[in-house]
Amino acid sequence: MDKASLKDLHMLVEHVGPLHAGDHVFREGDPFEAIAAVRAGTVKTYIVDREGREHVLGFHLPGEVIGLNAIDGETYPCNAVALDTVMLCRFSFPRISVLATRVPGLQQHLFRLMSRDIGNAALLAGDWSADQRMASFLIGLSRRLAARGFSADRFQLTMARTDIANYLRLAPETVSRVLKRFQDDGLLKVDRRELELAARDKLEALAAPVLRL
Amino acid sequence: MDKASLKDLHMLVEHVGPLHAGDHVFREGDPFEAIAAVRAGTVKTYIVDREGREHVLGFHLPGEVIGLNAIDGETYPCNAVALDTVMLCRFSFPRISVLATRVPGLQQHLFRLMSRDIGNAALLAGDWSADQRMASFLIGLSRRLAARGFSADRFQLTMARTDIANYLRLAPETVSRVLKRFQDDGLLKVDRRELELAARDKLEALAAPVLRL
DNA sequence: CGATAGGTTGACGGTTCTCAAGGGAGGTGG
DNA sequence: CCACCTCCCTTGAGAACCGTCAACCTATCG
Repeated sequence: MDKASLKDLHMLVEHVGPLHAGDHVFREGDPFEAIAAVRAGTVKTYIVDREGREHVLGFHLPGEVIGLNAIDGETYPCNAVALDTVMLCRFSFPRISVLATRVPGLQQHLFRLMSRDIGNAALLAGDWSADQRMASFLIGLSRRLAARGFSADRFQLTMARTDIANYLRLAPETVSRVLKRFQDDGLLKVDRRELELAARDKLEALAAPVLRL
Repeated sequence: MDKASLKDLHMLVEHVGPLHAGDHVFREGDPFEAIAAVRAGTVKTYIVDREGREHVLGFHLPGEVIGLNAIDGETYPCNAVALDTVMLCRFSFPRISVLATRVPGLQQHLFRLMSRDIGNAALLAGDWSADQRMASFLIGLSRRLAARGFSADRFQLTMARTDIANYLRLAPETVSRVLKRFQDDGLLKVDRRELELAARDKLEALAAPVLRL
């Protein structure tokens, strides 16, 4: 992307935050105007079904983009809430679309982001065991954190057990039990929300079929 | 979209087919060059995991586009196979990308298609009962067929029970049993692959939480 | 007519959910 | 500083749903 385009992109960015744990970035039904990139913190996207159950669509770390599933529609189809202190860059979608017609690299980037989301959504949709799902969650998180310069083997969970459960389609009790068993088997050290991947290779092996490696 | 743009679009279309049941449109690992719109028939996209199990990503009817999940990558991440006699329009992706920069309506259309796929992938990912999943599959199929001018209440399944099972993350036996129970309860009339939705309202009610209505 | 693939049905077992109760950390107010 | 409260998490017992295994059935086709 050339200098002028970067400047254009800079022009339509709106910096948002800090948001604090529990603050919503947007809610289901809000008019869709913008996508947003996480700059710091963790954002959880989720919906509540008519039976009152929460379904977590994803956890979004710094560098990741939220709101792409809202493009097809007038309103956001889900909620987005900060799990800790969050900083965002907000991009007006009509404006970034126009810019994308002038900057092919930007268009391509958006295409790829969306394409990746389609693939990711399909991964966890498979029918995996609780162990496989938990391992793939942990390995996925670890890799994404490592890619952003954080430690790959030792990190804090920013989400509650219940959030993990609603993301992995498990009962919170099952999340608790799997984590305990992983710890008993030496795969993991767990202390409240602090995690250490003690046997990364074994976790990778469990996660491999889910992550398609 | 104006006349000249339509002509441009026409220029980069390649008509493919007829393909016959079992013919592959593309396979996992093939170099990604093009997306394709189904013109006639049904295409199944699927992957085979390292445990040898097949995961069906979707069934694609006339008017629907396949290959969008391949944009982020050099190769197709899944297989696409014809379930019956299939006609396709193939669009070179590099060329349609370039065209999209000149035709904002086309860019917007592609964005929306991809956004919709992200949402759809998330829907079936929830933890629904076998009954809810089957009902939402049938209602979804019925609606998509109706939107294309086919009968909404009476149609032929183009896919095997096993395919439905691998799509819904159920055992084939469970698919068989649920269909039988739906028939016994008067929701459905099933004769091999021919279906009649006898109590659409009850099926809709079952499917509602999944389809978010 | 036999072979084969796809579909159905039944019995059984396992993984995970539900329900219920019991910790433990962190915050608040006395 | 400590009691108390609340939220989150853990642990246990039992049940339910669905998967697995096995047998059988029924079209279709050579």
